[in-house]
Amino acid sequence: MRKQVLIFGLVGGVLVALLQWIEFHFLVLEHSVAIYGVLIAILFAGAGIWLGTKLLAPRERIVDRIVEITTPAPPAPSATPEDNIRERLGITRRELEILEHVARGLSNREIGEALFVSENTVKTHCSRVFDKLGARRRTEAVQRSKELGLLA
Amino acid sequence: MRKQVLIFGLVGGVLVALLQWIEFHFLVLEHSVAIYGVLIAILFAGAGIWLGTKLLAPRERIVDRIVEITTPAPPAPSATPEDNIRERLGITRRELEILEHVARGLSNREIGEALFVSENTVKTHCSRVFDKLGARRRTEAVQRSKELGLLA
DNA sequence: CCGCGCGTCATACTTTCGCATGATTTTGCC
DNA sequence: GGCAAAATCATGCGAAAGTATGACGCGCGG
Repeated sequence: MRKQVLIFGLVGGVLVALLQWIEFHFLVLEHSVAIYGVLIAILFAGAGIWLGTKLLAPRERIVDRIVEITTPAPPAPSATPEDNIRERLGITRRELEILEHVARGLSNREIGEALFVSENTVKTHCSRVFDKLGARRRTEAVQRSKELGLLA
Repeated sequence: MRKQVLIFGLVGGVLVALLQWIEFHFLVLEHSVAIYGVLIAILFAGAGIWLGTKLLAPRERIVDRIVEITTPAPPAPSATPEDNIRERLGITRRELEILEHVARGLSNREIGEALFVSENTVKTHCSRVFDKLGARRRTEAVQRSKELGLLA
């Protein structure tokens, strides 16, 4: 509790010092420099924010996959309830099979052993299906595929 | 906490010293307006970048979100529907919070940025919660926590 | 026959996870 | 004030996961 007060006091002190400094220049240098400084500050603060958001945070990919919102029928569309989702995303049956195992929390090695293929093959399928889902991690892939109704 | 106060005091001192230094040069040198401006510019540009990346970071954007919600189950019964599950497993609130982020497919780094903690901290929480869930992978942890009703 | 999609596999490399360990700090409670 | 749980952070290491690239065989339609 005391610490917050202490910090608060320090912050206050610095703020006051800053204000006094600004005021000093304001009085001595008839406005121009102060205004100049403020303008520059605002300008570059904005530029910095822009830079920060635009350049230093391009980590997002906008994955737009054209999913029609209509959602027509509660009556099931006959034979392929989620198969359509799969095909619409260009995901093969085998890839979906791997994805299901991934969703169960199995490692690539375990999946390979369960399906009698090499771990490398599992990795390949994973990479492909992750790419088609716009995911970069298996957890993300699972989450997205559940959102899309690809997985239960 | 003493440490932070110390650091804060030091930073404050340095700031004041810097300001005085700037002022000194401003008074002594005639054409130091440019220097003044440049310093302010750098200062606020840095602040802006920091703000942009840390506070206003957009982070990961999901564009399509077609989820067919078919009349979800009636709202939770009692007061603490899943809180008991959590406590029974000895999982803390913070750990559950990390787990939720894990389930959303975020990486440890992203989780750390989202919660304003270091990646190492996220790892620690992950390890603990994985252990408490008897899981060895994050996908497994998510799967199990959903089975247990810990996560939706 | 030839191309193409699919499944399989490998090699090499980078990145992320997960684990162990120890430390400091914060917080809630007595 | 002091204790215990919880939260934070770091370091180091091995194991997984993920990326990139190339290759091979197989069935199928043109």
